[in-house]
Amino acid sequence: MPLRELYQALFELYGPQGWWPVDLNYHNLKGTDPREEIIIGAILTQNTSWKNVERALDNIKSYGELSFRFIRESPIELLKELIKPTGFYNQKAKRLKEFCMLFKSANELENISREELLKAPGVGEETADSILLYAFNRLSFVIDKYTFRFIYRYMGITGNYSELKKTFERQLPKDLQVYKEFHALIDHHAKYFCKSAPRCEACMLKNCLRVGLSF
DNA sequence: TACCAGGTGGGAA
DNA sequence: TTCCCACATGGT
Repeated sequence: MPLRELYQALFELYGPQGWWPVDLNYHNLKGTDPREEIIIGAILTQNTSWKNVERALDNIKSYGELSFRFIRESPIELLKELIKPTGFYNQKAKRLKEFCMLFKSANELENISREELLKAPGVGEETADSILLYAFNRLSFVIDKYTFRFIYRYMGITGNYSELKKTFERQLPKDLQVYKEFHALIDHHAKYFCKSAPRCEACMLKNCLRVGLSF
């Protein structure tokens, strides 16, 4: 089944996922930039469940302010304590702080190239694409662990990050909402059904499977 | 108890 | 270039 049809099937099944969740009321009240929350969240969510990221974001909000400025001006030991629920807190605190020293605000990232973003501390391919797509509305498809599994099982396609990224970007319409929703839908589907130990018996899309489940 | 989660970066081969 | 491993908390 072509990617576009898989997207339609997932969308009809689960509806819009509304990524990336940001509390606009909070930012209006504080006068902070919601894009900075997305970027901070993108770094904190690395190899961590979103629930734990929400805990860390709440800790930051309660103690100070969800902004680059707060991260930059806070002592590293305090940052470690606030983001502890996300795991890997030593390296995440260090990289987050370095990132916010390098870029004083989200405004400085508005026109950054993907290549430049990849040079920033704590930013690999997935984080860079998440930032570009969800914070800056740039057409850059995000590939993650779930996507590798999903596209192999449903389309028999394997490859490295950039190969899969090209596949999605070639086959999908150049539509921001499709990019944002498709990535979120794949994650949702993979989290509940297309797990590493798959739950095919309960999966509504099992008839779309193309290959085995050895991924 | 063991595995997995909205990965990255450094070092060895 | 590619592969392997450390990084760490919290849920199932």
